[in-house]
Amino acid sequence: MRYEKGHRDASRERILQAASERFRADGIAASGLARVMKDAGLTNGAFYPHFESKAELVRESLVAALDAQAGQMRQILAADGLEGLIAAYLSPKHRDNPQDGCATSALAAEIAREPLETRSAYTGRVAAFAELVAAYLPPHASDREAAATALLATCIGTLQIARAVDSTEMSDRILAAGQEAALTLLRTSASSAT
Amino acid sequence: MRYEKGHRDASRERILQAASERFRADGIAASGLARVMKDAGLTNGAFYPHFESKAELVRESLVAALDAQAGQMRQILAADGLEGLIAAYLSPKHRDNPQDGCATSALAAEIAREPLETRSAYTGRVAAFAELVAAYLPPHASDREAAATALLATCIGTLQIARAVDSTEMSDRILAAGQEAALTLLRTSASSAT
DNA sequence: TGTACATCAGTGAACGCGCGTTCACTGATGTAC
DNA sequence: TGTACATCAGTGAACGCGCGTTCACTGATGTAC
Repeated sequence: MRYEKGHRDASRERILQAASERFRADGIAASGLARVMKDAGLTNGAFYPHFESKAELVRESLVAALDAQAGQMRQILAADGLEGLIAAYLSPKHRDNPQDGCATSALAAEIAREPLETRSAYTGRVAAFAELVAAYLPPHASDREAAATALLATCIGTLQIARAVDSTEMSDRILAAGQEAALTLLRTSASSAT
Repeated sequence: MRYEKGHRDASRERILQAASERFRADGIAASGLARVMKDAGLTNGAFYPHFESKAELVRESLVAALDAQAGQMRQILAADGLEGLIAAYLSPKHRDNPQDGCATSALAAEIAREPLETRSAYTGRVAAFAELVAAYLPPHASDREAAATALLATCIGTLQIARAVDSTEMSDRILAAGQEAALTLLRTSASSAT
């Protein structure tokens, strides 16, 4: 075909999207490249002209997922504020759809075992998330970035436990408890002036 | 040899211990049985007289890790209270030694993908953790179990992010922020009478 | 007391399979002359 | 205008390897007679 202009980039994007969903759904170690390529509508051999190794795919697809997530966070924050973000993050919909959700809650433990370059890319994005959230904390709060990080951590830990337990009823209660705690942290941060 | 009495049980215990450390260090999917058996001082073939499958090993070793953790939590709580537990959980030592640490922070996402029986065993243990913690929350607090769950979630999420980032300095700040938040949740729970 | 056999935890080689990775090749198009 | 060649995204088979799992066998001991 010689393919139309942009075809190659479109294929690369499809591979990244398929990989980032597959990794979030099944985990990095448990996901094979053949399946990712099939999801992207390509065959095995087309992988290496696009990426140097699985490790590079992991890094690139993680970055793509995190950057997309930052965009979504910005939108939700602008529309519904921090309360809206907390509600969306700790919703049954997010719990039940890890493949489209937060990369940290799906992959944090595996990211910790990735090569330095991947962890470094991750670190920058997490710091950016904290800044995004911090901007919505009251301006007089002390150490807004620390408060923002802890707020994110509460949401992440809550979502993971809610996903791991086998009872929907208990899972829903965990989500509610996490929301309560996140809102408490938000309010407390608001009242703790420097 | 015909081995002395209790030899078989001792081997099983060694396999469980090796597996639970290996899984927490490298993840379940990334850990092979051959390596676990070698760590236990045995060869490949000795695995199946002890366990039916890798899935059973995962479940049994997870249960063993969680039960051991409950014992440690009880000890720390009795000696130093909830503040002591929070400090120990969110310490650099715990962060840097996942193989001996909390199974949830090392494996939560993978547990969510395990068969029902494993998730069910996990669920019961998590509920027990929450009860343990709840008993140390002030008796007049409203919904102590929810508060306890959220407190645990905050610790778990914090530890995971602290492990994933590539900068020790930032990681230390994350741990500190998590401690601050956990203590805030503890204090707030204390002041919110029914 | 001596001997034949049962017991049993463990050995180590092998099975088929899917993994990440490599590579010779395809086939449609654009380019050179 | 016609033709030979370069380009390039992708195909699909194959590579060696480690995976989870199976199995024939070992060898020290206890038991039966």
